[in-house]
Amino acid sequence: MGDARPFGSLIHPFLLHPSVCVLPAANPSLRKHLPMKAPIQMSDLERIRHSAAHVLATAISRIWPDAQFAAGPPVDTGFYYDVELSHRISPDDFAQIEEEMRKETKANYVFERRVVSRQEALLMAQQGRLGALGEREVVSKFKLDILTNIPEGEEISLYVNGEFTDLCAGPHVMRTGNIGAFKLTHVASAYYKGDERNPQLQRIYGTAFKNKTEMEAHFAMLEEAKRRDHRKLGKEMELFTFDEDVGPGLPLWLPNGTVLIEELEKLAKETEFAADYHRVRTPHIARENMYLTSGHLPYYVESMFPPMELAEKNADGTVAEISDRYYLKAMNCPHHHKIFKAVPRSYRDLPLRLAEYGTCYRYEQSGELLGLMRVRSMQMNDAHIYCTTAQFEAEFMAVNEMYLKYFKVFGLTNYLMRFSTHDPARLGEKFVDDPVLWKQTEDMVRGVLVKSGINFVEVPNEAAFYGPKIDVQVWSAIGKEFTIATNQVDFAVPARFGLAYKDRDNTDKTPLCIHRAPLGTHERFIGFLIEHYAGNFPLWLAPEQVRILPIGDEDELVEAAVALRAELRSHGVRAEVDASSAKINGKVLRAEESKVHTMLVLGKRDLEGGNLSVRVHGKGNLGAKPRGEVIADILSSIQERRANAV
RNA sequence: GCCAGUGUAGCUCAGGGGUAGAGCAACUGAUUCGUAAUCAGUAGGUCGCGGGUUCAAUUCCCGCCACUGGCUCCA
Repeated sequence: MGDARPFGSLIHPFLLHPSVCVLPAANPSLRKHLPMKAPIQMSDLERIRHSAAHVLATAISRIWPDAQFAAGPPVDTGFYYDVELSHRISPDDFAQIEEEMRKETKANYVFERRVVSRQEALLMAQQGRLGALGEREVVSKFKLDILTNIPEGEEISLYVNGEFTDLCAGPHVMRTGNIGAFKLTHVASAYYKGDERNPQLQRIYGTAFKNKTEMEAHFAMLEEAKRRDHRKLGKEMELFTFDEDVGPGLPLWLPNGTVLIEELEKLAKETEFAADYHRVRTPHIARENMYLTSGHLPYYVESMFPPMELAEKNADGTVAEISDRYYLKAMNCPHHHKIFKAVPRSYRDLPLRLAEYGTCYRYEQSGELLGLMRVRSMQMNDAHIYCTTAQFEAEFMAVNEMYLKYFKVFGLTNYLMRFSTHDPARLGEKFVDDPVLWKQTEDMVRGVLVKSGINFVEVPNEAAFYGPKIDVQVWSAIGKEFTIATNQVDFAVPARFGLAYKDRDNTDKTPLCIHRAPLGTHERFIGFLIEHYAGNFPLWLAPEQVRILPIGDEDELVEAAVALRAELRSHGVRAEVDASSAKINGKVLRAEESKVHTMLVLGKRDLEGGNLSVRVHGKGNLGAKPRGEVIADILSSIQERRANAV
């Protein structure tokens, strides 16, 4: 184990640093978007958590002295430490580990910082003394690896708490007793340095706070987040389901969920029609040859479902040869390119905007699937805009404005625009080798963002192979980050497809292409909306918009309820009648539970006065109002897609 | 795909080597109630699937499938 570089290439830049504790101070969620920077200070809470990670390592070392520690940084909701250990740590072990941790915090040791020479640190690693209670027979192998990657001339520091010594740049709290409250939460696994070629380590997660009150508030918040989880609400509200026989990652949309889909499509179609898009429809499959042209084969083949093979058969029924292969489409662009190509194009046709809610299939790895947020079949709010270089900026800008318009409709404010650019060092490898076009398009995109006054982060080396892109990042209820919308420049693939238009000077030119999906895919967007609204959709989106609750079941009342339902439905309102024998309290309860947006209570008193008693989900009884007024309010709220209806 | 955990009625969950139980929902009947649970009755499960150990498996063991938490990856 003397090899200084026992592991694969270094992937995560933060991990290159002497201590993974050193992170840029900012919203932790943004960190992954930032390039590595010099050490920046941690917030007080992060110091507490990072210190708790050391105390966790101390406790584990006491119980399992052969533990090999890798990295132990603070994260958004707490901290973790990666450890290699023959014992498989399970939640059953947490009580024992926490007990050891408590001894350390009670002892109130000082976190003592020691600057050492590179040579001294290397010697200690060889003696197994880093991330350990003392000298061991084994080398502190991960610490040694981290150490050897610290750039020459940089200060090397150790932190000592009690008997435990760790390689770390800090910072920490003054004493172990400053960690007011902590709790281990779960155990997971992670590859060393995030590289699947490296060994898998056990990642022990915990959280820590200044005091117990704050920690309890944190756990209460988590409970609240779980209530918003789209998987839970999706089941309760009968929006979608999965079935083993259909297959993992292949959602079945129930009637209530389909309402959401169709309302979104209506919104998209209206918006795109107004913006001069043309709608197209394309098949879900295509021949192998198209994906060879597009370059998806072989580069994207891992993410595609295996092909359907058509075979010539011998007389005895055995396969003579594969005569054709069809693939399920993983994206719509090639089909759209073919539509562009189907007709001779002139510069007068540009910009040409082709839109389709196209269904794509991607063979995501099984462990990556997550409710609606990560699926294998998805309906994408896709469009491809073919334009000239001169038209590009205006087109890209218009797409961006479309995003913002949508976000306003949904009251979406907590998002991050991520501008992904290329890495000049990887031209011709990861990125199309055309430095001039890269610079030109990236400048244009950056210009659009600056001009729009939108906050964004720029991330190099994240672009698509065919051009720069903007992704819109949002966070799910349980804190996971997702791309909800995307706007990409493509200056490479149109040429591969031989796309051309006749320019003013009678020469053939290749168009630029913008791939855009402001509403992402139905699956992810709706998954996100469910959590965003906690299932309490505005009236225009609500699967059941109105439920009429007659008080009692006398003929007169029931007839009035049925007539009201018919009238509402004639205006396209999704209205139902609760004709059950339950009492009015029970009917109200059930309607509230199923998150019906508007409840219209109809009793004798209302009937006589020509009124309806309005109750809105979550807002309680709003009192009796004239029947005509109530209906008009409902219709205009839907029509205007009001955020807070009635 | 990898590591770990979980899988009992439509839902939420008890139970446990001697072949299962509650609440809610469903169904039937009664009730005629003004804004978060009217009452009674009925029905509902090859305890994820397959194999093994055992006189006996839903319970123990193995394999598979699905889901959950992560890692890797992404709309």
